[in-house]
Amino acid sequence: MKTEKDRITSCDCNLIHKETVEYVAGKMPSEEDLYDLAELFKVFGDTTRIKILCALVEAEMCVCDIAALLNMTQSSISHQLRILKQARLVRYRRDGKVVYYSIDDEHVKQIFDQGLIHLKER
Amino acid sequence: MKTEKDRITSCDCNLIHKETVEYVAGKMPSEEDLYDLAELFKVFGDTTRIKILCALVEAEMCVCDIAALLNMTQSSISHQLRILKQARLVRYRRDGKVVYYSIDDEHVKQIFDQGLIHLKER
DNA sequence: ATAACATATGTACACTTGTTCATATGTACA
DNA sequence: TGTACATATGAACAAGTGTACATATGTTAT
Repeated sequence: MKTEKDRITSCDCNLIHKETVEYVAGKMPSEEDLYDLAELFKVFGDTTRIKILCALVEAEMCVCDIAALLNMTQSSISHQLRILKQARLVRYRRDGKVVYYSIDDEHVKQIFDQGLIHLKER
Repeated sequence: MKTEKDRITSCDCNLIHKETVEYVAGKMPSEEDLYDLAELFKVFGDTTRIKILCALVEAEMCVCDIAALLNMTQSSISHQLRILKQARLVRYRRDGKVVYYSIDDEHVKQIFDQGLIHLKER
């Protein structure tokens, strides 16, 4: 006869608040949503990308502008813009040789502001 | 006589929207804030930590509960809780042998919700 | 067509990170 | 004091990541 404890294999502890675990298990977002959420925050979790996004919140800019602003290689900025593009956080438009990037999501600023509020409250 | 272009050394492009760059430079948050913000999102940028936080939003839980819920090692959960603790995202209280963790910041849920909204809008 | 220039991309490398295993710490109870 | 148990931590390793260099692509103008 199998008990609940038998089924939960990877916890080597004996004390489990079974009801709490089951309650929370029922409340959790889907595995896919949790994965996607982590992927999104992973994109935010780099200083260069944060800077790029903060800059684009203020103005539309070309790759060269951003590289100059952040004092970084055109190549690295371009690589990071690719990641931001894939995450649908920025969009671009081409004007001759120049490619202009801008923010593609109004929530970016709100998410950043919430993050800054957390930091300010120590 | 030095020009603006001379001072910006790491951009090998010739076209720079000087005014835009200077305007945005004046609007950017401090280097420290940007760094801290990236560090915060780096903490969110892992599936295990996201899951732990989502779980703790629902209920206070002990390490063992979380390990059972996520079907993971007690050790790895403990390591991740340490990171969350350092980021002031969770707090803990000891009751005998058991250590109970809970959310230490009301903004966590709001930040997650904003993230999920971004994902839902494709 | 060719040169000049803005941007994109492939590759390589140093560095970071999450997990596991082994073990230490801390608490309760006999 | 000794045992059992919940949690914390150190070390090691595989896997992932950001940057720079070299080069390709795409656009304009001569």
